[in-house]
Amino acid sequence: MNEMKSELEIFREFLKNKGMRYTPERETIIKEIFDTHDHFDVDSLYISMRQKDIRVSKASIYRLIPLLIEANLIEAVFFEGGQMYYEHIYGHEHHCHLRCINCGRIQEFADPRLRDIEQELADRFSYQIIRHKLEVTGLCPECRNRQD
Amino acid sequence: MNEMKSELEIFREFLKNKGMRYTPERETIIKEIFDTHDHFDVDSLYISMRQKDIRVSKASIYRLIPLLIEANLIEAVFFEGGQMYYEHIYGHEHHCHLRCINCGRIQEFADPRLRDIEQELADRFSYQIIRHKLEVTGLCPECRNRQD
DNA sequence: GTATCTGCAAACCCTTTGCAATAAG
DNA sequence: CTTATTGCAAAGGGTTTGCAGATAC
Repeated sequence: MNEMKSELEIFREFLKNKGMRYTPERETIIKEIFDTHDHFDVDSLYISMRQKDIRVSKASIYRLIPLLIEANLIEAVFFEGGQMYYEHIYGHEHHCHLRCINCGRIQEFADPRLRDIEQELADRFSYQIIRHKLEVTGLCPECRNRQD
Repeated sequence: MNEMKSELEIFREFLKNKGMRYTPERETIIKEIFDTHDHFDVDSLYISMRQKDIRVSKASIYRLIPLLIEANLIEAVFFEGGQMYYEHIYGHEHHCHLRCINCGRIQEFADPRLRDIEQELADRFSYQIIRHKLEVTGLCPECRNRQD
């Protein structure tokens, strides 16, 4: 029991509900995103697909991203150096990011207190909370020792 | 006692230490930023200055922002609709943002548990923490009732 | 006096979009 | 068959930059 649908199945249903089409291009992009265990930006995703001889246009990637976000399969995690970075979230526990401001290294972490904070904000300000994003920046052990 | 330096004094010293110059343009931009009690983006700051007949080029604003961030006078708070929003932080308690995804309304809040979380992350991962940014998104009371 | 700063306009770069050909359902 | 999607290339739009004149110090 507790069979979990794959991201492809989820997305296929999502598209069907919107009267949209499931195409090979969309499928290969999603596969590539979910095969990557890292955060990604459009350009590096595009390059990594080209290196594997998977031909899709950047426009198709750009057009797909808002759909994947709406379907709750990916999330924008941070904006850095003029571009947005995303990560796939389907099938993963929600987590936050501790990022080294010097080398870019990212440490993921989760903290149960954030749920409490969300709940209290909902009560206090009568908001319906959708999500939270906690980004902590600092210097990782290596960069700290190099005192950059 | 406990005389607090003004943002202008702080910045003047910051520039001096870097062998840079304190100009009337820089001064008027900082004044405008600190007179505004809201978050701002470059374009609206520029427009609001022009309306008061203060003439500075956008380029000067863009060139000033990284300096103000380095001097810890302002901070980038979120990226939305293709542009970055900032707020002045000097002289204010650190706080986080609860943002309505529908109308853009922002509720500020602070939570002491975030300091604890920072401290624990520092211990656990040996990072030297610089700052945190918690962004909570949801629907404000009004937008929630309109069920957008 | 000298090196920094300013304004302007052009360049940049990520992202979006119009269009004609293609393909999903 | 009909309507959505694709790739391409051009347009958009925020941000950066080269340059010549102005100006802090």
